[in-house]
Amino acid sequence: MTNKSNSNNLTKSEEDYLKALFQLLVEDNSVKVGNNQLAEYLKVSPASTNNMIKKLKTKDYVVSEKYGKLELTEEGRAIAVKLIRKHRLWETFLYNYLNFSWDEVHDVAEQLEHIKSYKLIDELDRFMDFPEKDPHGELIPNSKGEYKVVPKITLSSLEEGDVCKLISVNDGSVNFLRFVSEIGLALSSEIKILEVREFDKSIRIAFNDTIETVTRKFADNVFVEKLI
Amino acid sequence: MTNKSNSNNLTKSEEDYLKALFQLLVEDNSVKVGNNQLAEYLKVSPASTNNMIKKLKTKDYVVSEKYGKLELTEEGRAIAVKLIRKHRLWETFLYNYLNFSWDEVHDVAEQLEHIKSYKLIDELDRFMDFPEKDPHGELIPNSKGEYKVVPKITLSSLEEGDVCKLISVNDGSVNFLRFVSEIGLALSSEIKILEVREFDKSIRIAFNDTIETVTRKFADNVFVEKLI
DNA sequence: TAAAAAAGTTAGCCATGACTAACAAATCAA
DNA sequence: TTGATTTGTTAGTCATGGCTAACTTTTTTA
Ligand SMILES: [Mn+2]
Ligand SMILES: [Mn+2]
Ligand SMILES: [Mn+2]
Ligand SMILES: [Mn+2]
Repeated sequence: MTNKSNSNNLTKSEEDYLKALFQLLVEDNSVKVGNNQLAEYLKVSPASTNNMIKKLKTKDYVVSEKYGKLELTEEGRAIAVKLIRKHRLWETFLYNYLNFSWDEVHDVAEQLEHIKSYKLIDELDRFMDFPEKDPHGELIPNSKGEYKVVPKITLSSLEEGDVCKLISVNDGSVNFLRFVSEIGLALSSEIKILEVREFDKSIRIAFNDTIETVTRKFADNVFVEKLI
Repeated sequence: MTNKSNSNNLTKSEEDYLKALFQLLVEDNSVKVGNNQLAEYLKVSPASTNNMIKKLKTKDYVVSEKYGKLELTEEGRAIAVKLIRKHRLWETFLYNYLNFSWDEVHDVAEQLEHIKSYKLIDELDRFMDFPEKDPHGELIPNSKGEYKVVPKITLSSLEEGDVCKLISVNDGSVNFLRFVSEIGLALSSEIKILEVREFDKSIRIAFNDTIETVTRKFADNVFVEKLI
C-alpha cells in the first residue's frame, strides 16, 4: 500500500501542478524536468512553482533534491492520471453529445476535470460506453488508473519520402486545432512528407489530394504513426 | 442596460453568496434577510458575510444600508438565477443519465454549477430536451433567465383533513431525501393530513395505503399543492 | 578554469476568503 | 423607557497561491 489516506483532498492548484509535471515528465518524454521548466509550462513564476513543489514534497507526491530535478511518486502519478482520465472523458462527452467542436472542448474540460466525484466520472465513462480515445486522438486511462504511455512521434521528426498516419494532436491551442481542421487534416489522415526545408524546417506535405506547407512549430504538435 | 461588462468574472464564493441570498430572499419568501441569517445559511461567520456583502455592494450586485437588510440588484438576481439553472440542469442530468439517486445529485451539482461556459449549459439543456423540473420537483429557469418563482406551500402549513399533492422537496439534506424515499413518498404522491399534534407539531399523514408520523422539521421541507 | 548565463531559492508583498474577539447599533421585553 | 439580547461591524489573524526582487547554486561557454 502506497497511499496513506487517499482522501482526495487536493486543491485545484495542487492537481494542476501534478498534472503538468506528469505531462512534462511522461507525455513529452523529457529526460529531466526542472523548476523553471514547470513554471514556464504553467505560466506562473518560478517562485510559485518552487513554493508549490515544496508543499507537494511534504505531501509525498513529488520527490526532488535541492537544486535537483523533479520526479513524481507513484501516488503523484496516480493523481495526474486520474485528472487526465477526467479531462479526456469530459472532452469526449462535450464533443460527442453536446455539439462542441474539437477546438472548444479543452478549455471547458480544464474546469470539469477538477470536479470531485468518483461516481460521476465512472458513470460518464459507462454512459459513453467506455471510449478509448478523446477527440484529439489521445488514449483515455481506464477506471483502474491503467494508462499505456505510448511514446509519441511528431510529424516534425519524419524525413522526406516518409508516409504516416495522423494519430493525435496537441489539444492546448484553439488556433492550432482550427487550422488543422481548416486545411482538411483529421485523425487517421494519411500524410506524405514531400520536402523538409533546411533553412526554417518547414515541411511540405500531401494528404487527401491536398498539398500544404506547414511550419516546424505546427509539425511539433502533430503526432503520427510512421507507415513507410 | 443594467449590465456594465457582463464578463462573468465572479469567483465561486461570490456566486455562492449571491445564490444563497436569492434563495433566502425569494425562494423562502422571507420578508427581510439580514447579515447573520445569511451567515448561518452559508455556515460561515457573520464577519465573513459582512466582508463579502461589502464586496458585492461595490460590484453592484447587492444593495443595503449600514445595519439594514440585504437586497439583490437585477444583476445580482440574474446571476443567482443562472446558478440555479445550472444546478438543476446538472442534477437532472446526473439523475436521468448517470444513475445517480435523488439524494446523491445535489453535492455534485454544487460543484458543477460553477463551471463557466454558456455553450455547455445550453447544450446540456438541449441534450435533455429542455426539462422543466429537476429530480426534486423544482422548476428549471430557461436560458433567457426567465424563472417563475412560485410561492411554496409546506406540508407543515396544512391542517387536519387537508389533502395535498407532493410537488417538490428541499434537496439540501441527503438523510432527509433518503428518508422520504424510504417511507415510500415520491413526487406527485397524494397525502392526507390525518392529525396535527399540538405538543410537538408532528403530523400524521396517509399516502399510498401507508400511514406515517412525521416531525415538523420533516414537514417544513416538503412542498405541496393543496387539493382539498 | 573563470566569467557569464541559466536555473533554483528565498524573502517579502498582495488578494481572497476564511476565522475570532471586541465593539456598536438596533430591537425586544420587562 | 431602559436594560438585555440580538444583530451587525470592525480589527486583526491565518492559509492559499499568486507576484517581484534579490540572492545562490549549477551549468555553460569562452
Ligand atoms: Mn485537453
Ligand atoms: Mn484532448
Ligand atoms: Mn440541489
Ligand atoms: Mn434540486
